[in-house]
Amino acid sequence: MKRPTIADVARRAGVSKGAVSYALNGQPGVSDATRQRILAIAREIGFNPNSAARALSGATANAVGLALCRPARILGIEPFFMELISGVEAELSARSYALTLQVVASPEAEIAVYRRWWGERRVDGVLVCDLRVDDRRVPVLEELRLPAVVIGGPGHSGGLDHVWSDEAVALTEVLEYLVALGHRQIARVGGLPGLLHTEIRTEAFGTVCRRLGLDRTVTVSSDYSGEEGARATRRLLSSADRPTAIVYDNDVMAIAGLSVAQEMGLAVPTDVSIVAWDDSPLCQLVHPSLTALHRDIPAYGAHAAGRLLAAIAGQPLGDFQDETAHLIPRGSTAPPRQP
Amino acid sequence: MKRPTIADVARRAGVSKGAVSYALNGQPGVSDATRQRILAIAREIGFNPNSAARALSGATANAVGLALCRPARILGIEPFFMELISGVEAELSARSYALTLQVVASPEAEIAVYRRWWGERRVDGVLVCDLRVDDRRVPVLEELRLPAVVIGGPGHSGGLDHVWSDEAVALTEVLEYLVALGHRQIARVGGLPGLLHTEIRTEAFGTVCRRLGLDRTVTVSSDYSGEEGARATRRLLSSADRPTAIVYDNDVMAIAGLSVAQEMGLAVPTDVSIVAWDDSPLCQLVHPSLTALHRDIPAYGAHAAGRLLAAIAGQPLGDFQDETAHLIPRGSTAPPRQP
DNA sequence: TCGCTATGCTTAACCGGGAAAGTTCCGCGC
DNA sequence: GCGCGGAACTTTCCCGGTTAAGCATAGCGA
Repeated sequence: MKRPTIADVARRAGVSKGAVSYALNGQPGVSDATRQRILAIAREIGFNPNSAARALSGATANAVGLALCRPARILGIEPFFMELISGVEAELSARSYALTLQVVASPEAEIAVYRRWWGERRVDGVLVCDLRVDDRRVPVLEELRLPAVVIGGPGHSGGLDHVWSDEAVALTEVLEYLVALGHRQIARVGGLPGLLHTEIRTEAFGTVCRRLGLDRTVTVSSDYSGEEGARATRRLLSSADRPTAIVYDNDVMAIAGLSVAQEMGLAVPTDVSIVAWDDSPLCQLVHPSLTALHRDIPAYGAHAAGRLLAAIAGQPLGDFQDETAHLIPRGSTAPPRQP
Repeated sequence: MKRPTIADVARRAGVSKGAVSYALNGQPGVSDATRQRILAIAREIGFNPNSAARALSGATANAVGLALCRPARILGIEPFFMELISGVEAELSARSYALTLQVVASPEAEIAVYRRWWGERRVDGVLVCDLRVDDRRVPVLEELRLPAVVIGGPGHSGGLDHVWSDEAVALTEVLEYLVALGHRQIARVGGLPGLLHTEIRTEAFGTVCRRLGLDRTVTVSSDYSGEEGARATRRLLSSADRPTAIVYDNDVMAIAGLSVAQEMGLAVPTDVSIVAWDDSPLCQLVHPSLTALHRDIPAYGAHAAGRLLAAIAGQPLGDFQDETAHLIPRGSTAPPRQP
């Protein structure tokens, strides 16, 4: 089956292809009657402008890129990314933009992908995930002048727009809640060190614990995987002064932690309370259901995509603070057992 | 920063752009010395051919499309898709193909996306997920002659290539195992009716149960979500002749089922055994860990992508039967309690 | 009646590659 | 010394859109 081109539409309508272009793009230069006729013919023969030709002349690819640097196992199990992508997609497809996805093995590979996309003009802009402290991707994107929106922050995103949510405030809500329940020994199983939001949480954890007068607090680093979450939990629960509450940096590790506690014969929440960061449906599927920090991740992605499209259109919008995650108490938290 | 074009390379090398094109594409027509010089210059100034220009002249977009028709919530929580995408990506990026992703709301919207992609020449081919009985997408893709590989089958994929795995054999392994343990009352919580693999499993479940002489068997339909899995489990476990084992069509529902059983005061596996179909890391994170049907999903995606690239290159390969899922017994299955 | 402008279109150049066709130039055989 | 073949390039056209520039025609005021 032959793909209809603008010339086919023009021939049928008995006009030049220039006129068709004006008519289809809502430009002045054709009478209303002609425009309607052209639109009808285009619809009738199912004409869609060749994106390559359009990109070549118009200099806009009508696509944005997303490179993810996480191993397949973690990408699969972390609901965060898929939910984010859904939200991004919703915004993009409403404006007929395509999403080009690439999974990469390292930050270097990611930078190479950006350079390639830029050189190939394959995308008009990119969304950057997993912002790191002094992220090497930022200066490259600035040098290339490739429109970009960083998901994460604040800070360390250079001159790039970013969309962020206040991790410190969310963590404060969790800790104040746990302290109000009577907990004094609170541990945290953190995500990958080096990721900005991990560092922000680690610092906030220290600050808030000091302010609340908690001294026996500890943060253990992990990599967001269930295995690591389980190992960290085992270590914490085997120590002499066992924490009475553990906050996990994602839901997968929290579920692993719950499982370890049950394995070790500890009751949740009586012996140990558990809080998850990011509230996927998984948190409600386990028993007891997990108290979690909830936020609307598809909306987060949609906001980022919207800002990126604005940045591509040449409107530098500055930073955008998204909704702060809020605590949803469920069955995994309770006052600690009295000694 | 200006994007280098083939003309920039040509100017620097003191040759015509035709020569550069020959040199970069490994065509004869330039001396080896010139070729090396051109390659060095291209590398030095970071030249990447504009994908739009290449697509326009060469008629290949160097991209494949994947449209997913599932709500955000389910996409997020189902590790299947992300793992599949990882595998697809691995194969594509090794051959410098891009993946264009789109989340759609309905099969009609998905068909519209295929038509648009085809008209826009945005992709060279597509991967089709969630094959249905008498799938309406198949004739459209055949009419458009858009290269496609269906993930799922066998059957109902018309003349399109497909990659499939034998669901019936896998289900047989599960049922024979459960019967060997002594179970006679086995229930199944199925996925979305209408999806081909759901129907294949439902039919196989009936056939195998009859062959094994099980009469009190039942299949409940669901939608793959945890909520539905939980509801179905509640109904099954509340009935007069409660099953002693339940097979779930995915891991999310299995985890929900496990949680419901515990909620209802039933011990797993003593009171009820649980088997999950598709073994994501989640299955090992819950307590007890879930007996599951395991297969290498990234590999499944990689095979599909590989076949699609072959189809795009014009080599019709026919169908490909991927590895059959195999059972990994864990803590959630045991002989039923003697009455 | 003449010129001026606005309208509605056509023409042609351009984007950046690929590739067919054309052009040098060199070596070689006769 | 001439014709021939082929290597090594160059020239040119093409892909399918967008868009600046050009060009009739109509309408209108002076």
